[in-house]
Amino acid sequence: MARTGQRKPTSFDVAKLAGVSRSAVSRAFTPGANIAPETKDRVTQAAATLGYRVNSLARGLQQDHSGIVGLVASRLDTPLRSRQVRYLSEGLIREGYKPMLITVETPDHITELVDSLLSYNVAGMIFTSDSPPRALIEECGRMGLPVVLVNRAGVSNWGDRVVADNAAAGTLAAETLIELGATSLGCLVPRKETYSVSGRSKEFLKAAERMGVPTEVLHAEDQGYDLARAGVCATDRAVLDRIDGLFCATDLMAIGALDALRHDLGISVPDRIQVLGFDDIEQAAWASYDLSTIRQDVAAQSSTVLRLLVERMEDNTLDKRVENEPLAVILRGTTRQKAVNGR
Amino acid sequence: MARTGQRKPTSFDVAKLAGVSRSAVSRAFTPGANIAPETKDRVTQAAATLGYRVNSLARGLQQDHSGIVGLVASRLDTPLRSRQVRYLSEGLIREGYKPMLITVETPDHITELVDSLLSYNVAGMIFTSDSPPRALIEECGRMGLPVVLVNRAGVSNWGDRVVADNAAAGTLAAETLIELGATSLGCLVPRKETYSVSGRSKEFLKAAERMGVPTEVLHAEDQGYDLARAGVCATDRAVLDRIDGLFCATDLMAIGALDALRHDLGISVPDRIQVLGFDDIEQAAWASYDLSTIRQDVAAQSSTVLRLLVERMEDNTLDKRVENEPLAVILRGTTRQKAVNGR
DNA sequence: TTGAAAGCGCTAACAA
DNA sequence: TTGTTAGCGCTTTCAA
Repeated sequence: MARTGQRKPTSFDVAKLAGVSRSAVSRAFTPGANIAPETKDRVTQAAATLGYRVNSLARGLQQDHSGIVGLVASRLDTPLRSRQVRYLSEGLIREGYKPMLITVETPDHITELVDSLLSYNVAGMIFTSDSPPRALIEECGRMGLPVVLVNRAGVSNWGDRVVADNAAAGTLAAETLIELGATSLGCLVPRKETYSVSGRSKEFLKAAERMGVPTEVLHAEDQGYDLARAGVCATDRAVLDRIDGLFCATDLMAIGALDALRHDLGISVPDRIQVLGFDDIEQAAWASYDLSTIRQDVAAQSSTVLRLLVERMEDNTLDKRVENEPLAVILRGTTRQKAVNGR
Repeated sequence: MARTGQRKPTSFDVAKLAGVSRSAVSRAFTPGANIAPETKDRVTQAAATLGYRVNSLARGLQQDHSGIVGLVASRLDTPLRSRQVRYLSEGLIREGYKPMLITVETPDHITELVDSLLSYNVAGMIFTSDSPPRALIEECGRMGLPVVLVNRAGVSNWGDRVVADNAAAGTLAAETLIELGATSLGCLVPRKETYSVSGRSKEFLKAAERMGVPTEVLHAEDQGYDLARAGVCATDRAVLDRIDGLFCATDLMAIGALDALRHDLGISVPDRIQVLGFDDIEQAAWASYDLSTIRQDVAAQSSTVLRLLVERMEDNTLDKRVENEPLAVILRGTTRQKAVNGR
């Protein structure tokens, strides 16, 4: 720890102090390079005394990537998404990459943003955003850039994907509610469409119809607690009277619906209407909600994302892959006990 | 889909196509550079047809920074923090910087991580982490690297700070509860110390004593819903019986306490015990909690952080600054109505 | 196993 | 206003 406020030491300085060439310094900091252990020691020593560290910019300029991974996410302040980003970020770092975070709410500037990401020679990209424009993914494809999409449609021909299968999810939700005794199902659908949320909702409705159960659609302006709550409050009372099971494609919406039902409308859950959410966010387990839901295992999902990305960064000739993450039904207090002997 | 990217066009290619020098290309992409509009047009044209974009790595190597800002955060999956990171990230991007996100739970590797951040020639750093080691900040100081700390102690001599004043917060909390009729105050304190949470708690206790109101300390293992709830449940019943006001230095803890009180212990809030939180996270406003709290304005706070950072990135000779963010009392349903005429 | 030399793609100082 | 010329700090052939 010497030098205060000086010019940062370069490999040249280290080489000089260690009495070797700059190539030797480079090798000392390149895992698996051909270098004599004792030379490496000398270099490491010198580097330590000088406080030297490899300049990632220069290295990235020379090699074909900078070790940065673009992480594109929307609705970051949402419980599920923040957990996803946390796991993804931690995992990336653990693997020796550095996440560059791009948060976007509107697709307006996203092209420009991703563009600027590309200018950093990123090693790969992860899209958790609600709607990465297809053209963008294809540009990544054109550049041969590894991409993993999380819960996104396979809009493009490029990019590995990790998804919670919408059809499976919708069907599972319908089955669960029906099995628990619901005979008329509602589904709270946000007006702003989104791959996973809209997808699950539609599949839920299809599944219910397939099983011969009448359905109603309730609308919210968008996902999110407030709008879900407002949506349920604004729903025709006749519709509410008709249903005895409600599926919300997001726990956040389910919680909003729950508060609307119980606090605003005085409708008893689960006695009068059973409610089922999706995701299993932390809040679902909070005592005041105790929400039955279908769990999306974010930790497992993130591991898969990382595996796919790392594999492809190491070998870009792999075929395009799609991984389905398993779903688990978590029954809590917003649904009734299952009848002991089927019905 | 095995495609290896084509070689990316460089400023050289653009220069050739536009019939100018590489410097001209550089100037065309440097805001405010000295270049004839028509030359700039030609370059822009050529760049567009070639799909050229400036290589930020090369640019960052040449200039003194890469346009990357390190964003160090812990507990990212927590409502307050995720909102902070969202605003910070969006703001940074709006200002033309790119956030590199480092998430850390334990201070173990943080030095190494920040180190690797520095190797990207970051333009500045924002620490929202619970405990950035002092040595780290000082290293940033040694390098003259702009740093802003959010809600962190002024451990070091370097780094601008944005804080919600602990003393003011604690005092405000005590005053509020007392004014609302509480006569014996409890404070739920996490065993793991943290600058803001522990600080606020201590100041709250001090303030209460100063005002001649008896106090009790309740313990939780750590912040977070579950442990707060468990902590309250494990509290000696006599202690609970003695207090009629409870301050929790975090809404998340307050919500955990609330669920413990109401659901686990059957204690009525606010009739028997009034509860006051801190932060005003989204969940505090949810109907099932309707938590009275002291608001920390995350949006305003983030703007301040960005302002400080940008100012310093532009002029690093500024004196060290500390900005206090205003606090607002938000009275909801976990406290009683204020008596109409004094007490 | 090592060093010399040639770039990676860009910007900045200097001349024209 | 433009082009020329040096690097920025690193890795990587290629010889030795």
